[in-house]
Amino acid sequence: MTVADVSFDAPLSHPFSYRVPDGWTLAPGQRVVAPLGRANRTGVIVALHERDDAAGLKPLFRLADSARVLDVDGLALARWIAEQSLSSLGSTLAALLPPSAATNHPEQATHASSRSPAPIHVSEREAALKRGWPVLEGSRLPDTVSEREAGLKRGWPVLEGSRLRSSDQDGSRLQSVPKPELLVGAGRETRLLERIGDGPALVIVPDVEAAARWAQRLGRRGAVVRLDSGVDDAERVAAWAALRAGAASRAVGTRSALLAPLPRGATIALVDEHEAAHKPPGAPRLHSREIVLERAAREGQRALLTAGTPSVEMWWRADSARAVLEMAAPGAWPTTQVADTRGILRREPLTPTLSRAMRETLNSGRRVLLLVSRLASALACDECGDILRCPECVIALAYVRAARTLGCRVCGRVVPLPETCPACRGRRLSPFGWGAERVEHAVRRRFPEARVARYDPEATRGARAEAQRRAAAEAQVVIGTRGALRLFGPGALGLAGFVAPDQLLRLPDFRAGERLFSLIWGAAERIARGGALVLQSQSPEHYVVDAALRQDLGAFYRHELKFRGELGYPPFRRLAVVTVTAKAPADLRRLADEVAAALGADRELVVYPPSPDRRNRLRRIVVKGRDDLPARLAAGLPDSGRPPSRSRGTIAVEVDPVEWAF
DNA sequence: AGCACGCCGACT
DNA sequence: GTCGGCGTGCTC
Repeated sequence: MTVADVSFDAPLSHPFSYRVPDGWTLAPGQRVVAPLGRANRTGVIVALHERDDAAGLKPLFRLADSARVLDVDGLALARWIAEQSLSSLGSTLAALLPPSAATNHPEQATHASSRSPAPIHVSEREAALKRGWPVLEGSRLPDTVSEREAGLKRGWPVLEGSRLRSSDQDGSRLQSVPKPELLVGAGRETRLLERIGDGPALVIVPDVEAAARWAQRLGRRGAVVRLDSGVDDAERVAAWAALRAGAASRAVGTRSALLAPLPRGATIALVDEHEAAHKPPGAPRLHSREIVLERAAREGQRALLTAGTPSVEMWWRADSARAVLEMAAPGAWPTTQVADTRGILRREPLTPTLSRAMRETLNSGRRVLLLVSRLASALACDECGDILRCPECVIALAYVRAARTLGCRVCGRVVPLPETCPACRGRRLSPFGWGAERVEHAVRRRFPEARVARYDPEATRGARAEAQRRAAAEAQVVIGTRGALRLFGPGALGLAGFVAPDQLLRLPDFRAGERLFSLIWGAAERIARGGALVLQSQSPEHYVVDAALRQDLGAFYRHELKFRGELGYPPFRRLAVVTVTAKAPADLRRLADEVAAALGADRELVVYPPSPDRRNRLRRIVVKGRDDLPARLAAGLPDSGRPPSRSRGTIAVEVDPVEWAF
């Protein structure tokens, strides 16, 4: 008797076994609907085997797709992703597969669920046909478990599974692996398009807007399908199926498309590999860059990555000859100026330098973007600009206002607020910089004629965000955070002004410098020929500012890599953040100490003491390790990452965190 | 993750 | 005396 092991979208580390009804032909990677608990749920077959004692198992209910969605290579890659990120295979797969009829519309098992609204009984097949979802040919889809069993008894046609494609079995392994190539500098997107030409390719982009744009550009050289959520479910499903069947060979998508079937010899491209959107919260808890590189290596595909300012990780790969850097000659760069704000800028966010540049830009009919940041959670000296840092970890100390303490997010050390600046003995240590509201007020006062708009997409949602976006699109002066750069294409700006970029450097995050560098560079690339970039800073000699203004990528990475290496940060070490929660403070303390002790028993790991967050509801344990960090965490955490019983609390692991300033 | 089962507070 | 809170444990 054949038994299928099925993984579901749940934080369960083990698959569930089901009896495969006679006559079904299945393969690993096939999605099925099977009874789990009270309901029928969609899962992926991760293994098939013959077993004699399968009589007690429940049977599979039906197939979820007309053909299997993944081949064995795709499944193996998903396994690798799950292992690397310490998450379940089921949730990883769910995040990386196209929608299916059953996942979007959970069906009833034997009775209507008491919670769901009045069920109108339509046959699944009809519903599926209406929506253009795949249906099985030559078979009637049973509506319920009992009906299905009755159907089998009556000898209704048996579901016909997908046949194995010959390419799955030909066993040919990867040929020579091309090193990944990193395209940097002016014209990188055009270069990528040229490299792809009319050949087979999968282009992974950070967001839906980029997907639309890239589908259009790639479409000029050959048919392209879209796998992202910017098109409706039916189109995504059809696109995936077409790739699987070989009817399509060029696709664009966001990270949900990373496992899309591809023909041999395809190129996998990752656009803007440095973008944080390539690692949003939730499964698959791994950066798209890592997945692209791993897949290309496994399948012998060419990997191409683009970036204005590559991630330090990727630059390091190129530096150590594990990737090829293809950098264009420097393009146009704006006139740059630094306004030193040490000791000034107490009640006026705009220096004379920035005001003058704004006036000139507005007079010439061009647009101004003023970059601000949300409130910083660190302290700096108003006199000398020095930032209070952890003596050991060197990242900015996080300022906890209520407790009047400073804490390190890495090692957990807590220090009382100093009276004076340790560097210059100055008495003004200030946690606040210039928020968008105050800057807007100042701009309106000084430029009453100008159309001014604020844009901070991170802080606004829904209809309000849309209104804000429209206003910003019209405005002559836009005051915005990092996300506001998206409003402007290359050369769309006359002036970019950084009101208080030091605030970004104060963030208690070892990536703070990398992020500011990327932001300055991104702004500079959007400034028209003859335009200007003005930076107000208390630390004008900072290597981030200096390298960006001189348009010197290499200088920044040299300095940054040195700093990362000396202090044992990525890419030289891997990091993980283990978050422990519990209701009772005593449980929290005990569980956090237990976890830290268990991990600390591994001499290869550096485990920092658990540090409380500001509400004392959770504790974070930062762990440093080498390439094998995920395996060592899995071995050291109770029950392989599965949360222990809730009475004691929960444990969550984030490997290779990107956004961890909070 | 769902979902049910199971013991303690304010109410028709 | 019940309705219902969410703590606890299971799902092939």
